[in-house]
Amino acid sequence: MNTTISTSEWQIMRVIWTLGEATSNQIIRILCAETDWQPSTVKTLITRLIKKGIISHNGAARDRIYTATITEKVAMVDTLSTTLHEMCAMCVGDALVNALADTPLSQTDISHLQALLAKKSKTAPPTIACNCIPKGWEACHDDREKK
Amino acid sequence: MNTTISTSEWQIMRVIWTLGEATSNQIIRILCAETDWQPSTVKTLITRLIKKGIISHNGAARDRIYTATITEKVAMVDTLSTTLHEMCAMCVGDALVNALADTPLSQTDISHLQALLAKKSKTAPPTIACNCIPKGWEACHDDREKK
DNA sequence: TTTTTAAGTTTACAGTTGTAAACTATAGAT
DNA sequence: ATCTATAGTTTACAACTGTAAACTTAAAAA
Repeated sequence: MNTTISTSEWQIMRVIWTLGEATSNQIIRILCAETDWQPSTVKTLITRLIKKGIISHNGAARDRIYTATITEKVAMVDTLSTTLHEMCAMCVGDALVNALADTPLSQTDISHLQALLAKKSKTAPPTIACNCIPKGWEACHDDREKK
Repeated sequence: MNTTISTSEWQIMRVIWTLGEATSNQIIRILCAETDWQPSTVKTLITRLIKKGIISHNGAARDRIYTATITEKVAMVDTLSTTLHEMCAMCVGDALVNALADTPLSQTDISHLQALLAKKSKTAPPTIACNCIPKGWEACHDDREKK
């Protein structure tokens, strides 16, 4: 089961997660109002999400009720973690500072993040090594120099 | 100029960013050792990145030197911001706490993040509203109930 | 009962991505 | 001068995405 949610599919999921459960009619009405999609586009995306196993429905032949098979939180944490792990570990902290500067956070969010950081700082290393190229391969720099 | 960097292309970029500049030979040697890619795969990805304008090279016909046209930081912040904005604003904070729990951060990273959070907390609202469905559309819930 | 509406299914089609073989041409080795 | 290795270019091909029209069928309206 491919658990990758594409950008467009993500929109469908947000509606379903927020409403808890939804009919295609609801999803179509909401998303066609917010985006310039046609109803067909939403239908296609719903079908793909079903095929991917990310949503399911009560067996009705019509006016089905769709629900998510994974929680919003799991999907979000998963996506974020994947993105962060795709990047240079040494640079992630700095990038986060810059990305979060522009991200709305509530007082509660901030408190929770502060608590996490306080805890992490107890065991955090002074520096994180770059993990973009394996150690020893710095020798690659010499390749050109020897010419 | 399409500035989207795919997952595979990201690997190429990390090598170039880390070395500052690199020949295809270096990129191929490093990535073929780290992944199970063939040299051709790396060549294709380099070509695509050139076409996208994300890297460029000195005009040499052979043994070109490739460099990035955007900094690693810009690319990272951009990617992170895009990802965060794709998600429910109300849930982002919570997802971050969970994603960061598993992300290595240095003491310095943590200090910088703490400074940012301290600053943000001065003006942060008590809560962030869900922005998954437009206000007023909660009426969608009623659709099914009226049947 | 006939018509209309809309939910779900099929088909479409181009662009992106992952992955790579084959081909071309040239710089360096012999 | 000839050969060889390899850097760069072309071609390939399936899966995934974005976007949507067309078709089918059943429920609701007239």
